[in-house]
Amino acid sequence: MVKFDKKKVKALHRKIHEWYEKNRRQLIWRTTTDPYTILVSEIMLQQTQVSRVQEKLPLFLKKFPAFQQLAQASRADVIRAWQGLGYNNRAVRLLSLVKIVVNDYQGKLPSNIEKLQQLPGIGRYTAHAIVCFAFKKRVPVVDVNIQRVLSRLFWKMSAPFQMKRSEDIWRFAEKILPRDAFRWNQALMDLGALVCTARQPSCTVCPVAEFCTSSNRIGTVKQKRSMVSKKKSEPTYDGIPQRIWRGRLVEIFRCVNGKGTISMPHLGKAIKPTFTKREVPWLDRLVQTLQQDGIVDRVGNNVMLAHE
DNA sequence: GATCCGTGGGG
DNA sequence: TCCCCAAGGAT
Repeated sequence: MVKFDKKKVKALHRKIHEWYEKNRRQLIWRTTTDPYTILVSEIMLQQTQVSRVQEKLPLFLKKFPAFQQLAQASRADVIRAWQGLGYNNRAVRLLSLVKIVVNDYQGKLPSNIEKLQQLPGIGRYTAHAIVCFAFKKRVPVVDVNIQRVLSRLFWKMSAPFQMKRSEDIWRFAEKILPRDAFRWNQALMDLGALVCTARQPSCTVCPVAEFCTSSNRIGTVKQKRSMVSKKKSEPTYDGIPQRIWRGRLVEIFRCVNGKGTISMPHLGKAIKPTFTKREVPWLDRLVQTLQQDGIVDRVGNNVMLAHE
């Protein structure tokens, strides 16, 4: 743990808030504290770029304006509405989460971290984000941006992707949390997204460079992402990662109208033009993984988006 | 702790 | 072209 310099922290609060008022991003989910809207936006934002959520969130909200409407939707509907966002698991979990809220919580999202984190698709980050942004509670929020910003500010970092352990950052974020946690957390995320970026931080325009332990030091050590967390090669078939095959398969169903049922051989051809019946076992396993995730249903030789 | 889960854009 | 990344979570 770095030594806790109270003056430095106070100066940081002032400088960063000042910067935030002038430079903050206009994000639609910042203009509301409606728990449903915040929930949907936070799920969408998991590992997904802000610009994409800005585009897709209004469409989703128009189709499913509140807990009630979403709870009554079928999985297929929600998965279709998830188009372009990736990680379809999230759509499935969001639906089951919302059903729990309607059935067990009288249609009101829990406002405490422990209960939120029990719900499917909500982990530590999202639980804290909801509590802070929807219920205005004074809690820390640590996403990859904030982890990076605080790592650089308080520990000496020389390589772009080098970061302090997440657990240490959570503890530290708690300690330096100012009164207005909402504004502070949003400000730190904006700073991370706009100035203190992963690859090449703009230390020359950073409002807190004078307090930063790593200022103008990032990149001193050559390092690739792959060196930090030795990225393993993912499972592939025919040179293409399995998650891409899965994505293609789901995308086929999004484009299908009517009953939306496709037979296995047709499905094979649809996602792989060179598909032969010799590859049926592979397709079988692929469909099975999607089945296990609750994304598709299978009846005999026919596959469709999950209903319920 | 490592691995899996999509998609689209930037360098 | 290829590699990397993006408001993480579940197993």
